[in-house]
Amino acid sequence: MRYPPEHKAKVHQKIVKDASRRVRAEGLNGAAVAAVMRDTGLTHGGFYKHFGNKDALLIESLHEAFRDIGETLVDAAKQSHAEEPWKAIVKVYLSPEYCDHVERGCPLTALSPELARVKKNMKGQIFSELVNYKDRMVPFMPGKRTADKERAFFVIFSTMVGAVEIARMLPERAAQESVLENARDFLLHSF
Amino acid sequence: MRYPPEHKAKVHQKIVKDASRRVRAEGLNGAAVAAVMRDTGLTHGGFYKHFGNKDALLIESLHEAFRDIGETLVDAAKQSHAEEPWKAIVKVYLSPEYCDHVERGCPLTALSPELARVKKNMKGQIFSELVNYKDRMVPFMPGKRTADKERAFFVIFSTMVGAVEIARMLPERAAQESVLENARDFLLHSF
DNA sequence: TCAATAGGATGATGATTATCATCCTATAGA
DNA sequence: TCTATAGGATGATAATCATCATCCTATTGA
Repeated sequence: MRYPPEHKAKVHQKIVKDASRRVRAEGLNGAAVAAVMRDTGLTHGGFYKHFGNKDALLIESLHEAFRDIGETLVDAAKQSHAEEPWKAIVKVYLSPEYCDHVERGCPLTALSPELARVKKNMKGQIFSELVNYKDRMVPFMPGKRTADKERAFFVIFSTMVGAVEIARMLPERAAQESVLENARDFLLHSF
Repeated sequence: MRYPPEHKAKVHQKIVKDASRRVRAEGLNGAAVAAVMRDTGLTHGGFYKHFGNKDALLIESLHEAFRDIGETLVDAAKQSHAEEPWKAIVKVYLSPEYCDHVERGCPLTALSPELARVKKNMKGQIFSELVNYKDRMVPFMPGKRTADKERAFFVIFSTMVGAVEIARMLPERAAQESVLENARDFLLHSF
């Protein structure tokens, strides 16, 4: 074999990470094969040594995106010693930093409408990513029973997703921050 | 002249309406020139007799989309005799009917992340559509002063936008309705 | 040291698009 | 009835893509 044992797996993961950033930053069509490979430092030709087709990359990069932000939010929740963990999640999600960095943020804010339109054959996998994400968040949500926590998840994330999306359409930083702060205060006082 | 006086204006408007539906249903790239013209019953060739370029059509079709849903929501607010007008808006926005019909719905739920990514030269016009939309809604929002109503607008629309987007990602009708109902009850009891 | 080979590069193909140049034709106005 | 012309149709071009076939080469394992 030409390359060290785990070489291929590493390159594969790098492609996926680069694609997960690009797909969040530029949308489902923004992650063109040639562009992603260029990000990774390769040319477009080798792509099909790593993925059956472009949809496979999309699925993997969405998985990586949900994993990425999921980890960030779980960490925030776990490090919230004094306050309730869901409040830490809200503060991170609605922070100007995460609003600025689409490419490291939540795929829901970056892609929801596009995800709702994907071809039928991908819907199932996207849905299961969403369910996974929800299941990782629910334990930290406010409420007594799991059903309450689930309801809280949907309401809290709806508000956060919408707020970040609207903020991202605004040209002025001050207005962005005001929308985020607004949503944050509203949520923090609602549960 | 070949056609009756107002012929061109009528065709122009029909193209814009068709494009505004298609752009909401299929995204910014879904509204391909040939596809939109076919919707209108024409071929792609005549397009440039009506629009300077595709961006011009995009701007006009977004304007039409905001106008369309804006009118629907204003009508709902005005016909809400007994209850507060903002509640009527929430009920229409979060109804399963509007969740089903992306092509007649709010461009924010259909396109926010894509709108946040448009080329700089279109940002200004999109922003002013958003401001217009907000200004039409604010009078119906809860709150004493205009500043309160504005804050309410951003929070209420954030929640509604996120809820409809998340609902649209779900494969089962029951789950969709549950997310919508959830958000609706939350908002109706929060002001 | 050397050959076998898998990862990667080059280049081609066929779709899909935006954009135009050019041609066609039905009707307004004489 | 006839003709000028604007709206619309046809067809071409260049760009961007996904996908592959083919070629190249560095490294592993002997």
